[in-house]
Amino acid sequence: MKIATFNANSVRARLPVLSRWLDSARPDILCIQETKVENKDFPVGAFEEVGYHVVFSGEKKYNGVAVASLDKPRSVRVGIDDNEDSPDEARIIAVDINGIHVVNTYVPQGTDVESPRFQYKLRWFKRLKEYFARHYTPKDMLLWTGDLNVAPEPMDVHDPKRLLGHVCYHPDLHKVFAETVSWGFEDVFRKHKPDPEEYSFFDYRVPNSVQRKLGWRIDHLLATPPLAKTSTNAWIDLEPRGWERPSDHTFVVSDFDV
DNA sequence: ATGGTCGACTCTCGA
Repeated sequence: MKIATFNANSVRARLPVLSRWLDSARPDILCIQETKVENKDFPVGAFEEVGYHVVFSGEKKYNGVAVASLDKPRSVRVGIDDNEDSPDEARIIAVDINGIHVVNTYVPQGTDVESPRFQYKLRWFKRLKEYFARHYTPKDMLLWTGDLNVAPEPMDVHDPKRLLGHVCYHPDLHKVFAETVSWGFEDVFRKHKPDPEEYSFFDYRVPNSVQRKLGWRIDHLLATPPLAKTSTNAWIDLEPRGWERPSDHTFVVSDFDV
């Protein structure tokens, strides 16, 4: 089973890349973030044309998540079901596909460490830990994936000294992220790619960022032990960066022997 | 080099 994650930065603008990649890579499951489209306008037909089911939860202009899959999900859950001000329905969608539970998240970026949005981001990871505990156990076959907007380790950024303190590479963030991961997740990607310079995001404001290796690893595939144990490979697919209109993000992919 | 480029949509914001 092949599972992948991709921040599309508009699912409609990225349809040529998405159709082509699904058609050739044939993942069992593709999790998408930043679809930037309301549900009524989601391009369902483009996914069906290449043989995929697709479920989604979006809003106008910002955010938005979707899951494309060869097999139809048995169940779909949208938003965080706690008592906080917003369920953030356009940032989290959870599915059960053939007994594999997948939680696809677009974690708030944070904007600036001085912004209330950064505190909201930190709280998001705490809410997520409770969310996992409410709906799953670490013994489940569970994958937490998506654009998590966190580079966990020094090797996950191209310049750890200069970037320390950035909203995606910050000690407070690392603390809450580690706390959520400690609920029961393993980094499936790092298990197979222990070497540096494996990045999932290249800011397209930085000229030739791919060639100069000026990237970040902020898109992740994290699995509970029973699922992580079955993973056989993981890699970054740079195809969206080679396209005519390049995307900031890459596909992050993993194979599971299930 | 504290810039740069996208995307959605309103004339600006988020990333």
